[in-house]
Amino acid sequence: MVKATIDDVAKLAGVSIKTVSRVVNREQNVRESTRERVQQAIAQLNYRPNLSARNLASQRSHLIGLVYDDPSAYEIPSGGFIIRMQQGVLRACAAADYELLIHPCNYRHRNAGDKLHALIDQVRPDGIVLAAPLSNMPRIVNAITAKGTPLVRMSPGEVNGDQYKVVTNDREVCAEMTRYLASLGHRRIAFVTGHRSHKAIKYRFLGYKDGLEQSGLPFSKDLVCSGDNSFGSGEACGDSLLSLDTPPTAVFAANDDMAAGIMRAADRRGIDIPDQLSVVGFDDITLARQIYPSLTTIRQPLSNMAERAAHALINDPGDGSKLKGTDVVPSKLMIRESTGPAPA
Amino acid sequence: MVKATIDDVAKLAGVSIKTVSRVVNREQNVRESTRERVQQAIAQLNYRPNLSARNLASQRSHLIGLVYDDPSAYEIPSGGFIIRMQQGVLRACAAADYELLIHPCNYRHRNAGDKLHALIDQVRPDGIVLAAPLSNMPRIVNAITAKGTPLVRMSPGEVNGDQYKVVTNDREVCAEMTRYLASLGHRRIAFVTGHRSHKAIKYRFLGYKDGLEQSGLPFSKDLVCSGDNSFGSGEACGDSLLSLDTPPTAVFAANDDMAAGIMRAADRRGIDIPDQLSVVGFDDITLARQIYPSLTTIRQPLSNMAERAAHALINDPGDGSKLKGTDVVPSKLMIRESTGPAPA
DNA sequence: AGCCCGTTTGACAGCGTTGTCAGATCCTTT
DNA sequence: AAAGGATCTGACAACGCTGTCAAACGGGCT
Repeated sequence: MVKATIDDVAKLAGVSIKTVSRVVNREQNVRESTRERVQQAIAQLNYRPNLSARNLASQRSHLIGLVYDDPSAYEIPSGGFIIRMQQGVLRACAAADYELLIHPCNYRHRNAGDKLHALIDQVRPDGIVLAAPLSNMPRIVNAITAKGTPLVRMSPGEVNGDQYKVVTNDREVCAEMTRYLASLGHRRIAFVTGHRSHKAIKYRFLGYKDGLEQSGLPFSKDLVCSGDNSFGSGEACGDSLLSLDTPPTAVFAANDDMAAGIMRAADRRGIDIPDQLSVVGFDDITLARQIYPSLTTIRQPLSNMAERAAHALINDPGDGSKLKGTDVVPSKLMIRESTGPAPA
Repeated sequence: MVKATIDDVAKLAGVSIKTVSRVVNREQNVRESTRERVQQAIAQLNYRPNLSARNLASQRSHLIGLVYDDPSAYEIPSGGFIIRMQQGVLRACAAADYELLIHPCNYRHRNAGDKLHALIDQVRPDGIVLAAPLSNMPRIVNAITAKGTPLVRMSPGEVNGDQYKVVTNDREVCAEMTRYLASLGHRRIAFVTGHRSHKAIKYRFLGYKDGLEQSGLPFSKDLVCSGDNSFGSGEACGDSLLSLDTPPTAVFAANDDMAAGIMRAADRRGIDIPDQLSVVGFDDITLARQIYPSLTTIRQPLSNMAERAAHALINDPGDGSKLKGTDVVPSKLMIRESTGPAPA
């Protein structure tokens, strides 16, 4: 069974290959009757244009690259995020007959930029969706833009002018979460920060402070503990916060992994959640719904964000005119069992 | 900054483009001095062959497709698996300068086969790694083989002759786990089965029976409960098993999600794990290490399996001579805190 | 020197598309 | 009926590489 080419279709429809090409690419100025004839031939032969030939001739690859930090380098389960982003990009791709190429990139390697160049030169994706934290690294961003490949960053913060980026409202939603805790009567609300290199984490911390202020609560350095995004560091912070003379009644962790670590630390000390301690996280990883009690947290619309990013790339006319500005997709609170009224 | 082509390299090195091609493709019969000259020119111009042109001319795409069931269709966190498989395939790809294209495929859609054909016709990957449960579906497998695309299945069971497949020893390792529980003194060991359509689950159940027999324990239907792989169904099975007149002292769930559900059911009843009940799962998802107590389970070498699968595809000489037989990669027990001696 | 044979190299024709541009066709309008 | 302009169509040259095949080269023999 040999594959039908554009020539076969042209012959069957009695037109030139150029006309077939026009129909396939939905170009203007093809008579309706001709278009139909060609479309029938396409259907009959089950013709599908060869991507490579197309790419070679047109410089469009119908391929989107998703570039993210190599999860194996972490011990944290970033897998959930990556999958959700992939799903979003895939939705956009499916809608436009694009395919998705994934490209983990370990920024700790000296040749990370080279590898990216290889991807760009060899495959020539029509665009690249760059996930955090890579999207905040000038070295990585520049490696891509230097080649002129359209790029959408999924992260807050500026790196390179007014390139289009898709972000979520970390700061605002964290303020909201803090106010929610305050509304439950908590007056000593601790915060566990994460890895400094993650820009988003910084915004989460600022949001926490905003929330305290908006609720008329004082900020205290003693109630801030530095983690590194890992479960283990959450456990450690939990231990240290819970052994304070007047421990907090609520802890807000900058991500769910650390929140889970805090819960474990509390569990070990026989501290009941949520009766004695409320714990909240950020991310809504799968674990959040599965631990007991289930975790109140914040869900980022990762898959939507990624979809929007890919969509922009796919629909960019080529001059980058659509690839400007910032698209803010709001996150939302997921209230579950790990939060309750402050203990009397 | 315009991209260097093979012509530029040829000119700079003072050879024909064909010779450059030979060097790039590591072909025989190039004089050492010529090879060096060409390689210098390549380095100097930072030349990288255009994948599309290569594919068009050679019919090799240097692309591997990873096809798996669309995780969004499940409510279970299959994300972890997919990421691990992706990592494995990516390792193999990186080693051979291949790129990876991912292609979720919802087999519940009537046009799933069509979508696969589109992938194959348009992109022409050099091979496809097919993940369970798709790898057990003749409709899907045939859709791929009909096009003559090399395929490696990651799943037990026969579908299509002696195609190469990479599997793990579900049955043997489950027998081992069962014997381990028996060795702790458990005599009433329950089993929670999963979704029937998953072949692997069937083998896990058989392994459980083997293990009972090898330990001289009787098999009892009353100690078997049918779940559907989900956390919720594990919870339900936990409830029903724990309300038996003489409840089991150990429960073996066919996957970790269900094991977590069982633990939750036990927790609600105030049953202590592992003192009163041992629980084990299968898969070693991230959750397994994070719940409290951490879960004894079985870890599949998913990423190794996927790497081997991709490696076979990449190194197949084209006649399929390497793509025969079965590659068994053993799983291993991860003993953690959820198991202990049977209560007196 | 002449011959043979294995090694090394290059010319050239594809691979299946799209872009360019000129030619053919169809309406309007006069 | 002719002219003019928009609309449609096709011939042909790219795109950057590999495969084929023939030519050139380089020893080791007579």
